[in-house]
Amino acid sequence: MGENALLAGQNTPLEKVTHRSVKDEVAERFATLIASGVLNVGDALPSERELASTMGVSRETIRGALLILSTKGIVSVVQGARTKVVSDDVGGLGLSAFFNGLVTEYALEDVHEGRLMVEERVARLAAQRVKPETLAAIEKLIDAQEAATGDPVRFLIADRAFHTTVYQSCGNAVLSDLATTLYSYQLDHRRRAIGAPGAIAQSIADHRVILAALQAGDADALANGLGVHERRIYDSTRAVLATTQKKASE
Amino acid sequence: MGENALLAGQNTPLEKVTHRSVKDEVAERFATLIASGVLNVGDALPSERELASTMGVSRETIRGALLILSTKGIVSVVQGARTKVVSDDVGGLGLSAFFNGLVTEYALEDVHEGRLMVEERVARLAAQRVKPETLAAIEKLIDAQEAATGDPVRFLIADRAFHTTVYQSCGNAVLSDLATTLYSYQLDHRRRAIGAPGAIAQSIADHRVILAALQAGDADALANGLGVHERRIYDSTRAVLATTQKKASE
DNA sequence: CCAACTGGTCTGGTTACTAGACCACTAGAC
DNA sequence: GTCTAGTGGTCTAGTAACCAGACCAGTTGG
Repeated sequence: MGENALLAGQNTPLEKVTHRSVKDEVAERFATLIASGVLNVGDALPSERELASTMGVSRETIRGALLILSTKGIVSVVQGARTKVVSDDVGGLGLSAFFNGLVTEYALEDVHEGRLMVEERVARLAAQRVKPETLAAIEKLIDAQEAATGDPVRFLIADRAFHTTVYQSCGNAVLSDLATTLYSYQLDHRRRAIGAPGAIAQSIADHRVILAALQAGDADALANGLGVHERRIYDSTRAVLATTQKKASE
Repeated sequence: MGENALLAGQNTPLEKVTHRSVKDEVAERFATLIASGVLNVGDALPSERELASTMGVSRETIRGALLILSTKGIVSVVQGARTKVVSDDVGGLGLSAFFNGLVTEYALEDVHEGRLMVEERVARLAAQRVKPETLAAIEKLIDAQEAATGDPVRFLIADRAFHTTVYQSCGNAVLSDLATTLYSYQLDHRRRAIGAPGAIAQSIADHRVILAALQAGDADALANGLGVHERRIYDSTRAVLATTQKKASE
């Protein structure tokens, strides 16, 4: 009886294995870069030989992954010319699954609500537990953001490092990773959102408020600072989505 | 410059691909069943032919996965006899990674704290949003648990269905999945914990309190009921760990 | 116009997996 | 103790995915 339960149930570990090939995984990674805005429409990818070396796979595998993407109209591959991103509509071939398997399109509101909750808790712990060396690292990361205001890719890299460092300072690995996951989920649309005039400057200002609250060990100020920042992100993301939908309906 | 950032950074999507074979994935799934307590020391696995058919892979692949496990001393494979579980110490070959990749051994306290936080939020929403048909389903799941008090595997299956149904009733997919992830993380040790005299009866009593709070739409009672239940789980899990460590040091 | 770099194609090889057949051992029923 | 059904063990032939390298053809920028 017990064995039948193992074999027959839905979502049991013994259900069919759907294996992903290396080329599928590589294609997924490219799609993730595009969906998250690190790669923009118009950007050229590194060469196939360079990608193969960096990712530790054969050039054939890279070419197979690019074939998947070009077939879906996401990239353009032309002999002799650099491969270019031509669409950021990656459909299901997007961000890797965060929760136990499948990619799920969560409602933006759900992610927003979840992130507010987790970050409030992170704030209350971080204000008590943050270490001096972490404060120094966070300050450097804000400096790096200021140095990158003209370079959206570098800014996003520093932005992510900033958020994960703040999250980790709470001292609870589960909360830190939950917060990071929710932050990453919202990378969707971020590249376009920070393209708005003044967006990067506003983010940096918010980050300095967060740093000041951490330095002061002020849990209420930190929770408020993170909350204000997240609401601003939420609003700017919705603005981007509204613009996208308006253009789509024209 | 932007391209160099893509290629050079740590933890970027373009870092080396470490591909897992089908047999590795199958081995991982078996290990997950053992680690989570669904399979116990002494249990026999289904036959290789049956597993191959159920999982949609070849018998060779199943054999390769079992070879991995037998090499690690987890299962015993003897010609003509059924393959048996001989150890539940699966080491790193355990529960699949929950957050973006690697298996991480979170401190039990961190998981406990995270779960308390998420479940409180779930409770406040679920009390308002739970649907009548969901209440009916939850009651049936408690009935199923009562019918399974003598069968730990069936009890755990119904237990998991109970928790995920309660979590989903909050109406926020992100919170629901976060709670489910944290619940699943604690399946480690659960089989042994419910083996204690009266443990299943106590769980069922707690579940009835939770159902009553949902039926009454009482957010405070629901938050309290989930909190009391989680603390009991935490305490019983720690007791199991203490016993395991005491035996290991003898 | 030319050179460097790019993508495109091809060859020979290895590895992982598949499907099936057949052999040898175990466990339970009688 | 014997027998049978079911089990694991071994082998063969085949396919698919990936790898490394060589060479060809197109693009781009100086």
